[in-house]
Amino acid sequence: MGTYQRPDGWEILGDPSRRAIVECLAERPRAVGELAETLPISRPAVSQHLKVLKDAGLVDDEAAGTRRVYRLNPAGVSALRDQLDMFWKRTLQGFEEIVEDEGKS
Amino acid sequence: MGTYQRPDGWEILGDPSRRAIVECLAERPRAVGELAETLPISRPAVSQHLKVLKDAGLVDDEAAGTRRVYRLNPAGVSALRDQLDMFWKRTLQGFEEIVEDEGKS
DNA sequence: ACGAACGGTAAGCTACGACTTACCAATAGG
DNA sequence: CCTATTGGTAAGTCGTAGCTTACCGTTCGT
Repeated sequence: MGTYQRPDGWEILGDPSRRAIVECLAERPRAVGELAETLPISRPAVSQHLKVLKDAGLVDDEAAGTRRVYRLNPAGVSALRDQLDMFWKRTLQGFEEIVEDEGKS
Repeated sequence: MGTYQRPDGWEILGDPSRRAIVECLAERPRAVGELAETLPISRPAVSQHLKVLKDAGLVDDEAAGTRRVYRLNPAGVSALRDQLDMFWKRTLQGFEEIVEDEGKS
C-alpha cells in the first residue's frame, strides 16, 4: 500500500475545473482572463486553480504586460503522468496474476 | 473541453482509501473485514467505498457464508484505465505540438 | 498623471464527501 | 434455536475544497 499519504497527482487532476484548465492550456498558452471566459467559473477561481497547478509544477507563467500567460510545463506533465502510471503498474501487475489463475481453473 | 460533467474515473480514484482498496484487491480477493483490518478506517467506511467501486463496475462481490468476498473486475479496471488514458491522449496531443514549435525557435 | 485592464489575495459561504456510531439482516455453528 | 460472525444501511458530524465578492497592486495607454 505505497499509495496513502503524500499529496499526489490524483488530488490535482481530481478536480474537473483543473482538468479543463490543463486541457485548455494543452491547446495553447493562455492568459488568466482567457481561461476564465472559457470556463464556467470566475477569474479568481481560475487564479486559485492555477496556483495549485503551478505549485505542482504543472504550469509555468510569464508576465506579458498587464497580462500573465500560463503554459503547460512539459517536465511537470510527464512527471505527473509517470506518477499516475506507477499506480497502474503496481495494480495491474498483481492483478494479472489473478486473471491468469482464473484462466487455469 | 470534453471533460466536464459526467462522473468519471477521477472521482473514483481520487480518494486515497479507494485507491488503497483497489491496490489491496489487486493483490488478491478479500472480504470486507479483511480490508478494514488493513486500512486505517472502519468497516462501514470500507463498505461505502466498496459500494462506489461496485457501482463503477470496478469490483465484483460474491457471498461466501457470512462473508462477502470482493475482487477486482478486469473489464471494469481496463475500461477505467482507457478512460483516463483518453484524457492524456487529448492533452498530450495538442501539447506536443507546442513543444515542437518551441524547439523550432 | 490618470484611468482602465488585468490579475493575485483575503475573507467568508456553502456544499459535499468521508468517517463514525448505532442498528438491523442473514448465515453458520454448536 | 440461540448466539456469534459478518456486513450492509441509516443518521449525523466534521473538515475541507471550491466558489464568490471585495479589495488592492501593477502595468499600459493617452
